Amino acid sequence: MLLCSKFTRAKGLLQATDLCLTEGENSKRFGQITVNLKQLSKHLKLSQTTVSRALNGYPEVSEHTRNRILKAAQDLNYRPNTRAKGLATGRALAIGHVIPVSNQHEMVNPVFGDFIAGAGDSYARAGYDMILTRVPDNEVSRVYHDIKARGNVDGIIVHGPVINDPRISLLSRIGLPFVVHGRSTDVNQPYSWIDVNNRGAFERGTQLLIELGHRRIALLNGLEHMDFAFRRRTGYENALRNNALSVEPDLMRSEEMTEIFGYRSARDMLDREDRPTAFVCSSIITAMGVRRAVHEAGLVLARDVSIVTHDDALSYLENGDDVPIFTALRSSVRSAGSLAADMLLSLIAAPQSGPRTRLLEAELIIGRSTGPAAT
Amino acid sequence: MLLCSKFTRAKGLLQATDLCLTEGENSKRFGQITVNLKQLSKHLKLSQTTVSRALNGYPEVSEHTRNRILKAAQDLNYRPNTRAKGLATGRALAIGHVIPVSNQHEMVNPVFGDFIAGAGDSYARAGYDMILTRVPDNEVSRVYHDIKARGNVDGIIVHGPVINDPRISLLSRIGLPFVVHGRSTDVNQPYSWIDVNNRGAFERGTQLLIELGHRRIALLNGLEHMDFAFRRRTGYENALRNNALSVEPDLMRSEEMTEIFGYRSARDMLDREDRPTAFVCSSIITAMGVRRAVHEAGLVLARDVSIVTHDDALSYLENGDDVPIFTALRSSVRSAGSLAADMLLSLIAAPQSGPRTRLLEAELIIGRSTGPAAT
DNA sequence: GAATCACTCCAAAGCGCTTTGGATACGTCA
DNA sequence: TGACGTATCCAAAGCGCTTTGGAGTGATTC
Repeated sequence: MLLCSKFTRAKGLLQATDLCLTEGENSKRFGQITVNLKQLSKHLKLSQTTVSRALNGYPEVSEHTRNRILKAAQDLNYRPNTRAKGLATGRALAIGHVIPVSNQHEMVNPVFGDFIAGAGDSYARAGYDMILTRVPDNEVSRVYHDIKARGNVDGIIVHGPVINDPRISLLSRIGLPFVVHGRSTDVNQPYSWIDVNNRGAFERGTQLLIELGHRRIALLNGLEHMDFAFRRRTGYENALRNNALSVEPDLMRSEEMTEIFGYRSARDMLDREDRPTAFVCSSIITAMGVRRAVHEAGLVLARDVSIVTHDDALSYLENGDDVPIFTALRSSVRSAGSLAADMLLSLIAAPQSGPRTRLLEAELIIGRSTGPAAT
Repeated sequence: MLLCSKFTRAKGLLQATDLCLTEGENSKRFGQITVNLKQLSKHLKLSQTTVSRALNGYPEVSEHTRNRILKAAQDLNYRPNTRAKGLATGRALAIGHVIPVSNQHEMVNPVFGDFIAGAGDSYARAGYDMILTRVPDNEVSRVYHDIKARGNVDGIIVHGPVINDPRISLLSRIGLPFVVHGRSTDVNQPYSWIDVNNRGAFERGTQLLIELGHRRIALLNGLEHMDFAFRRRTGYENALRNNALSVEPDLMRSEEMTEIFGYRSARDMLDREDRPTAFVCSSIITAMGVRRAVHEAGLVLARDVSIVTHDDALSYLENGDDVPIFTALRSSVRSAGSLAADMLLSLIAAPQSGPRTRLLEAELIIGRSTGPAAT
């Protein structure tokens, strides 16, 4: 143990580096410069209670003492230990993001990055930590139980909901506050979610192409067990039906939304006799693949082939500048992340206030990838 | 408070759902189905000590009792509370990823997603949590102090090192174990890092183009205060100089590696009298932008203009399938994440073992974006 | 002058775990 | 038989914080 006299510099401000830590194995483990509440209160010749109250804004401490305490805390660079605080309060001050990983095709969707960024900014503002866990999708339920029991999180964001997602009833049962990014068709109990109007967006996008005279319109969708993709297909089909056009299975594909998926699908379809004159894509990355195939086939975008795509407004895949490259249904996944986080935080603050929901509308942006169908 | 008789079913296995929680506000807050050590040991009629030791694999408990305890823990779905465990052991069982956010151009680099995924898988295997924090880059040092004091992580991964990065000496001083993803030129104290041989890779890529007869080779680089970008430029320049070619500033650009950056830069450069015949790109996204400009200018890839690009092997931006689209220097950022995490974990396990380093070599892959310079 | 009140402050219990320093029981050996 | 291990187990003291239930001062009121 370190042995040293008490605070030697009686007058003058005690510098953090001067502190002698006589207790706390932890504090010494890495030779860290850290005061805890006990040391702080001893230094102030006050009780831990008073110091704690002053720091947490409770009223029963005089303004004079509070200022003294705040000053000292600042000078000594005091930060309450999260774990201890969590233990005492029963709150973790952290939010969990559990990202299901399919062991079939485990991909890292760039959308997560932006969503997480948006959410992270909200957490930072609220003083919450974000803890991330990637879990094989067949183990998700076990992990939720774990998370609950291990108590290191106050709430959870549910990513990538599928149709009739079992996680929703599981989390309700467990009693862990959560917000779903997306919705889950066929779940009939109430729950909190934030989602883009995927059906509406794709109906609108398809309608636009139809109005431009396109009759053979392909859909390059995400995996359709995912709820968002299911909804998008519904929107696409609705538009076709509303205009008395037939829904043709060989114009519809559903896969992970990679560039290569867009390329291959478009290459194959454009090779056919009755090739489509337009594509509706679920991702700007897929749309890029389509564009590549279009070029390679010696065709010209907007003249020979039109593309409408969903655009998550990812910063590295910005859809052009003043003039958008692709005609797109834009909805920033990043701001969705931020909103989801805020929603969850307020849900945690007022648990009995019941589920909240928020439907965002995608913005239709006309770019240089659409034009009238060649006659 | 809930009042209920002790465990009512004396014989027969107690089901978790039957548990009555007479203590612990936490446990009740969300009506959760959770046993703690105290309840578990009471149920087993053993002391907490024994149960804890049995569960943590200490030798001073008989095999018979251990099995009994393990069985009960399993049945009651016992999970130790992370915060409590952390408080008691002084370890957090979590790793922090602090992602600096420039307030100039705050982008979400898709590379982070893959890196984080790789790291996350390693943490999951080791039973560690990953906690993510996005911080304005001018506040990073404050946040490191905070993190250290609040004690919620055992170590840190440093993202996006710049030249002479102050974070390295700061973290060493604070005494928080860390691994840098990348290196920092001009930092002379030893530290742990994992990096790709960026200089070597770009030298090799540029050399390839030179051997194909290209003389005017443009460099579309990332922001060059970032260490990786600085090294890449060095490699590019080395190759030029080795072949007695001049380094021309107006063929070099340095920005965030977006698609639009690649597009604009290429469009401008291809518009010139003495246009470059080849491009070296720092990102496959930028390379896609270049390709778009090439097409738009009515030129043909590999015949009129060649592209060599760095490829982080992001899953949604796969560089073709059997035949790569771009000739590329490939290095999976995802496996780098996994390796970085492993490195940090072993560093934490054996702190005095000193800094570790690991230099990965990028793989040169010949794709369909390079060809001999037109004569 | 006693009772009341507001204002400050504090001692101590508790959050759920680990770990120290025994205690107990049972064999073993001289 | 007593001394000594050895194998099991336990009570209690932390880890650093919050929070309950007062306690001590003056000032105010009747």
